Amino acid sequence: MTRVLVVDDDRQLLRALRINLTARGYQPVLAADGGSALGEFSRQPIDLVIVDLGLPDMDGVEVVEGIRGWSKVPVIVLSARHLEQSKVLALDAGADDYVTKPFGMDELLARVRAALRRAVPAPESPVVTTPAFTVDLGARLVTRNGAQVRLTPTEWHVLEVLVRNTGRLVSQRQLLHEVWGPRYESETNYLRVYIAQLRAKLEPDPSAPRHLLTEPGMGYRFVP
Amino acid sequence: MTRVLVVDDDRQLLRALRINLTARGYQPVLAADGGSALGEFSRQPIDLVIVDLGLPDMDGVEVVEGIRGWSKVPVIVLSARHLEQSKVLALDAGADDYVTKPFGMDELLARVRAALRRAVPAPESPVVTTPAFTVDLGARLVTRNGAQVRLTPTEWHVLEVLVRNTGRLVSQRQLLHEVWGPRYESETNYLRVYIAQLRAKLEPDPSAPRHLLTEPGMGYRFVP
DNA sequence: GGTCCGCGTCAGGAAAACGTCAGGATTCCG
DNA sequence: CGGAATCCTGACGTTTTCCTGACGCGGACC
Repeated sequence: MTRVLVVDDDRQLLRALRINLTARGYQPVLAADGGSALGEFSRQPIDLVIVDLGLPDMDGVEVVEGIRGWSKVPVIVLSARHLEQSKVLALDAGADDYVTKPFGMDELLARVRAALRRAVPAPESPVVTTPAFTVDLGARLVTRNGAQVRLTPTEWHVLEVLVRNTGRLVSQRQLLHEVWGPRYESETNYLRVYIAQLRAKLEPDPSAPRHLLTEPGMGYRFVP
Repeated sequence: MTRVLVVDDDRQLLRALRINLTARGYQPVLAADGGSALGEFSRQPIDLVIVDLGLPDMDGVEVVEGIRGWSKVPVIVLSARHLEQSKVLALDAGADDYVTKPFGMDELLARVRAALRRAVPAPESPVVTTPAFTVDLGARLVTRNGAQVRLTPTEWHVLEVLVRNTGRLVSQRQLLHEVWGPRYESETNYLRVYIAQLRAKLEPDPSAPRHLLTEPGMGYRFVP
C-alpha cells in the first residue's frame, strides 16, 4: 500500500487528510512536527511526503532538505504564505510541488496522483538482482533464496547507498556522510563493522565477498 | 543545451520567456498554437514543455495528451483559469506541474529546474577508452578485457592525473605534486615504481608500453 | 671505449588499512 | 520496569599498501 507521510501542526487538517487519504486507498502516516517527521521517514518506507512550511520546531524547507539528503521520494509542500520567494526556496530545496492554502481536497489529491505517477518510473530499476540476493530499493526489502533477509536500519542504509551506486566506488567519507551525517569523517571502523554484518547476511561466502567489495584505502563497491 | 518548448498565444509572454530562458542557459523553442507546437516537438528533440491551456486552435490538455502519447518529457501547464477542475484534468492528462497566471518568472524557472532535475536522474560519468583498457573516472573503475582491474589508491591517483591530461605531457614534478603533495620534487623513483605497476596491470606488453608513455627527462604521457 | 645519468625491475620491511569478535551503552517497545 | 534489538567501541591478528634501496640496462656524452 502506498504510504503518504503528512507533516502538519494543524490537528484538524491532519485528521481531514487522514480520512481522505484512507478513503482513496493510501496509508497515511502522520507527524505534527519536523523532528518526528524525519524520524518516521527513516523508520519506514514512505512513498510520498506532504509537508507544511509552518511547523513548530523547524522550517518546512529544512524538512525537505533533510529528506532530499538521502531519498528521492516526491514531496508536496503546503503553505498559507503567498510569498513567491518561499515557493522558490521550497522547490529548489527539492520539493516536487507546491500548494497554497486554502486548497481544495480534490486538487491536492490530483497533485498526489501526479507526483506518484512521476515517481514510479523515476527509479529506473528499483530492484537490483545478484546471483546471491535481491535488493528492492522501493520496498526496502532484501531477499535471499526466496526468503526475506532482516536488516537493521543502519545496515539497510549502508546497503542502499552502495546499491544506488552500483558498480561505482563509494568512498568511506561519502558512506559516512550519507549514513551517519556530515560530521563523520574518519570513523571507518563503523563501516568495517556494518560491511561485515551485511556480508554475513548476504554473501554466500562472507570471507570471500563477491558483491560487496573492498577497495583498500579507497572505499567499497557493490557489483551484481 | 537544454531545449524548452514554450506554447502560448500571448506574444508578450512568449518574448519574456524567451529572454529569461536564454539568460538561464536554456534554448527556447517557441510556438503560438497547438498545431505548430506538436510540429516543433516532432521536428527536434525537446527536453521540457511549457504549455498554456488557452490556445487558439485547441485546448492545452489536448497538446499534453498528444505529447504524452509518445514521450515522457516533463510538461508544465500554464493557465489563467482559476477553476480547480482544469488543474485536475491537466494533471491527470499527464502534466507534471501546473502554474496559475499571473505567476512570477522566478517561480516558473524554479519549477522548470525542479522538473528537469526529476527528469535527469543519472548523469553519466566520463569514460576514456583505449584498445587495451577503459577508465571510468566517475565510478573509479578500470576494466580490461571486461574484467575489473584492482588498483591501489596511489596507482589510481597517478592514472587519474594522466588520464585527465590525455595526450598532454605531464611533468614529473606535476605528478609528484598532485599525488604525493607539493613538498615532493625529485622523488622520481616513486613514479618509476608506480608507472611500472600500472603498466603491469594495464598494458598488453608492459615492456613495450603503448598508452602510458615515458618522455625521457620530462615526464609521462597518456595516449588512447 | 668508458663513464654518467635516467629509467625499469625486483624484493623486503614498515606502516596503514582491514576483518573479526565481544562486551557495554543506548534505544525502543511492551 | 524489564527485555530485546541495535548501535558504538576497543582490541587483536591479518592483509594490503607504501616506501626504500639495490641492481641491470641502454643511450648520451666525453
